[in-house]
Amino acid sequence: MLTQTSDYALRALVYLAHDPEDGYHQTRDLAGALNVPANYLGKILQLLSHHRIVESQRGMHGGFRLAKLPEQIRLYDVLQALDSVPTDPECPIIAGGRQLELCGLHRRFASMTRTYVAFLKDTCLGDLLCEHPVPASCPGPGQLALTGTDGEVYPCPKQMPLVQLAVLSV
Amino acid sequence: MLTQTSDYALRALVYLAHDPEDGYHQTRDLAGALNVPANYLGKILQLLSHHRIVESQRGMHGGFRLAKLPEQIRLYDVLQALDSVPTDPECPIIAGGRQLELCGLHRRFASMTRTYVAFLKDTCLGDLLCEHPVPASCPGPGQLALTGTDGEVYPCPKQMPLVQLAVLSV
DNA sequence: CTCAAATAGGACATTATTATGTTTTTATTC
DNA sequence: GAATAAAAACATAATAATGTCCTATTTGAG
Repeated sequence: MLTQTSDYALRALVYLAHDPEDGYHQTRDLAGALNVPANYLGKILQLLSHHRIVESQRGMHGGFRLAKLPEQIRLYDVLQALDSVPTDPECPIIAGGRQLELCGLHRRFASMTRTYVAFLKDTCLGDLLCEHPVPASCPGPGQLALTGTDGEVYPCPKQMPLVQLAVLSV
Repeated sequence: MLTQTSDYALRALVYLAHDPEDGYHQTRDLAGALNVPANYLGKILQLLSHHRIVESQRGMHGGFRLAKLPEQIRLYDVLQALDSVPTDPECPIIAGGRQLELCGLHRRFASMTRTYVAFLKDTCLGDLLCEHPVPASCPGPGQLALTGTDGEVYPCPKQMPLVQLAVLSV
């Protein structure tokens, strides 16, 4: 579903979104915590900064942080920056010499694609904040489970519904 | 959503499924009608024949045809043969040193992936047969709109529901 | 019956894209 | 000015998407 690159990007952004201090996080630390190749992640973050999704700071104590609030960054914006939003499929099966509408096969996939894109537009980083894995040594409800490399724990604001595919008549 | 290869394969299979005679269709004709590079399509059909989805016949008047009834070929089987069924994502965000469950991000995508796979398992080629583009010069209801290179028209059996993504609470 | 034409099978080569690694430069802080 | 970290340019590897060419079958014509 997600390309490798998009997955890496979202992992990093979710991680950054969990920092209430909104401080700078270095590529090396992110890569270590998220299990992503460091130099590739650097390139991805660079791209995201060109798209004003994150912002960067060079030099000592530099790194990356979100350029906006987690509630203002849609999954759609992220995948868009990475050229990873699926396009509506075109159906190449021609009838009578001209293309009139999508065939049954492509209608189905087009329908899925559109609703997938709608999901990407409806969901922001902020919607993902409270659903991280909860270790045994986890703080109680209302607390987030993500622990950084140095053991800090971030609070968790709210609970959001999940998305699911469903088969519907049309 | 679909990889190029999978899309090519499904186009060809849908096309083959429309032939009530169940005769052999040559790669060149399929490629022409479906707008797919001929030699690549040949390789894909070869692969599908190894997986007993189509069967082939060499020599003059040879070609490919479905190895089973359209109702017996699931989209899942096709994508499986092409190594194109998505796998459940693994969430690499570790809490407390061990992975306990998927984070909110990956829970969402895992949910979508699972239901997408369910759709692939539920849908057969036969379910797609009656929804082809209908040209102005099309036969009435109950008739299929797909016209071959030599202008033949195939009958259409029934109408099936489409699939759509929906956002549900979990 | 034989041979030529047609057509898939299979091996290999090529190109494009994605995913990565390396190195040098530039900005920042101490 | 020395250490640190991103920026940028480049190189590499892996995979997906094709193209080419030769081989093996099958059919039909003579």
